[in-house]
Amino acid sequence: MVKLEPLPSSERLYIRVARRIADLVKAGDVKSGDRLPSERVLADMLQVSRPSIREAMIALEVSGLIEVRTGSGIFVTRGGSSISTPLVDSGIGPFEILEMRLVLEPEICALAAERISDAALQRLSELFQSMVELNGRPEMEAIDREFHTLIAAEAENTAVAQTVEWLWRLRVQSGFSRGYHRLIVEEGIFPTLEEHKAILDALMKRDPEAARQAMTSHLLAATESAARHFESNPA
Amino acid sequence: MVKLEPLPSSERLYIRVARRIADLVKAGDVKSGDRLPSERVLADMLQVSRPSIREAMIALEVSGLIEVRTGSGIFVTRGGSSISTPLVDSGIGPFEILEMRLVLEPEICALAAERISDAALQRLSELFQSMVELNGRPEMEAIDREFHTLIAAEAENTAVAQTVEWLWRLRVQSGFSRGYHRLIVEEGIFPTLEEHKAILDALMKRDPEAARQAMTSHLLAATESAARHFESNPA
DNA sequence: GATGGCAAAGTGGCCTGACCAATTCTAATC
DNA sequence: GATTAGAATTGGTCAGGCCACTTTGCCATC
Repeated sequence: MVKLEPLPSSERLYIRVARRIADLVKAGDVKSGDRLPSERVLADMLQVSRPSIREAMIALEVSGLIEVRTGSGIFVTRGGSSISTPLVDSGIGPFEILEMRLVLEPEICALAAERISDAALQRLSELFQSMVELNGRPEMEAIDREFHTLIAAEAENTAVAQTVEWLWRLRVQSGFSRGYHRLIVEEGIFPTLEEHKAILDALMKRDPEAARQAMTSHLLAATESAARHFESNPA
Repeated sequence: MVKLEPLPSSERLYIRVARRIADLVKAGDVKSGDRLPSERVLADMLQVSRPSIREAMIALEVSGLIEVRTGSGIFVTRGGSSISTPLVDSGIGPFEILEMRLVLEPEICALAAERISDAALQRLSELFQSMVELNGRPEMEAIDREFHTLIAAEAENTAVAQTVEWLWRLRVQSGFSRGYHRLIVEEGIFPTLEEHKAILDALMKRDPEAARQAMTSHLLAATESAARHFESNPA
């Protein structure tokens, strides 16, 4: 019984269109943050109907490659492609995310200690300063996020970096943040200033082992803190 | 300057539709493998136009929740939702994938050693048997894949499991497989029978430390093997 | 009665053309 | 020069239509 692929003759149109657009981005013809031609123009250029263009755009949007702004245009997402976070509730909870981060980020941090650039170290210092200043305010979460994703990026492994970003998106999306904000605001918990400092120091010394340990401590503390919180505020 | 979310009422229509459909699936009203009502019927039921239904379907398709069969209908994907691997070439290479697996899978394997079910152990044994029988044939890759993803699933952490599956999809998608098959076929390298055996044994003993080490050795060996291969066959 | 082929019904694939709502641009006005 | 009202642009959605593919079931054939 032979089994041969039936010659990919006519893949669905929206997929072919999406690929063409994606190629444009990859080839650098349109850069991150750029605006694409309007749907009508694209339809004309590719000789397909507008609905087909729209379908392709939706596919690319779900894939995280582009971003649609009503009335304004379609833009290439800053940061490029990544693991897409589907519409569907992933069913991934806060503790699963933390458990995964606990395996992933210490090693990433150790890798980053060896590979990190001076510019990135500089940026991390600034972020830490912002943390000190904002201490306890909800804006901290965004800073925290950039802190961790930047470290992941400096590990110079795209797969790793994208996964860390994906985890943060899941976290934000999955109701964790609301609870977390309450934790910060109501209980006045100042999460992890010293812990972040320890991570930063280890990276500056380019000491992988210290970086690994600092990150581990940080995430363990975060896990405990989250546990305490969800105890008193059952989801 | 207040900044308040503009009342989420008018999210884009296709997203609301997609969520409704996704809820149907999650609620179990339609089960895995079932056929959804036709686009025209859905449009009528939800009181939206068919293009909107189509857009929602494409979003769900890209998200991996449904599967569209031309002329036949729309079916709920067996195996449910996961991180989708989009149309876009991720640009993630084989060594990045291996590096990440090296970070992730040993810990996963250790977790799995404590949490794995008897049924899963049984299945792993069968898979190993298949490996022994198929030794050296290209079909092994599929077996290998199920072996690793099953272990990840038994770690009982959805985020982790989805990431491992995502990594395999990336691997298959990114031209690694072709080279890998050549490696198997031409060079007659029988990858990792003993290594898989060691992993299996450790899991059966439910020994986390041994499991971690076995997985580490396995992935280190795989990395070396891949390195040798790409040396002689520069991509 | 079983088998094979063919036509009709159902389904997704794609298109045309239109109107609405949000955004952005432009030009007149102060 | 800054403000502002209106026009142009852009995405959002709808309606209805035609085509190609699958499935189904009837019917002629063996």
